[in-house]
Amino acid sequence: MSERGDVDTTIARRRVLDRAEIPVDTAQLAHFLIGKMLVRVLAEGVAGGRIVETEAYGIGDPAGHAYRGITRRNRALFLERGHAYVYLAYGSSFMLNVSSETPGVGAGVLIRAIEPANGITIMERNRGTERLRDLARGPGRLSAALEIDRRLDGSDLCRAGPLWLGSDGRASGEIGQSKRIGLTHAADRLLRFYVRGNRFVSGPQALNR
DNA sequence: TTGGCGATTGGCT
DNA sequence: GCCAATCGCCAAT
Repeated sequence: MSERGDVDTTIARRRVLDRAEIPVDTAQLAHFLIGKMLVRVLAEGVAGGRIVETEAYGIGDPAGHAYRGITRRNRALFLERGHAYVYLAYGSSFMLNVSSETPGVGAGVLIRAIEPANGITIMERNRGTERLRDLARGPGRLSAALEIDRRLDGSDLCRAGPLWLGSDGRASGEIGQSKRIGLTHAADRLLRFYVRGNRFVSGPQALNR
């Protein structure tokens, strides 16, 4: 789809999401974010793409990082909806979440994959591969491709800054729902959302039907 | 102060 | 498909 020449046009049609339009409820936000754009502004250019996979970690969820209350690490989950919570998993992979619910309530949505649209060469360099499908399929890969790390923890994604959420007004395609990936607790709940048939979605085939 | 444990990934069988 | 790498977090010592 997106060739390197049409990048500027795509960006021009894009607008930053207004906090007022994004759902307060965590699962609703996870569904809402499918099809929206994730935009990373870097010194070397703009990189990003369409969100194709998310997971909700709502109020009282034993699998969520906010489950045991606020700590230094997870405090961004307690910010007003639309802020970034970034943490390091398994010592090597950064995870990007969007805070949800009301201020003081800890919950968020994990962004698991994007369909690359802009700054392909930047992402290829950051990932060390030219395989388009592998650039941002999976939360750790997505963060590596977009140079997302703890410096972005707590930043406002509803504002034109280094990292923001946008909309180009286009529909996402059919949205599927499944169990979340890689969990041991509360693994049965259907809180993962993805674009059906999209090859940039991560996880096993059985969960992507 | 310490030890067990991940919301993962990539390499190897 | 299996599994080790890797390190910050946090509950328990």
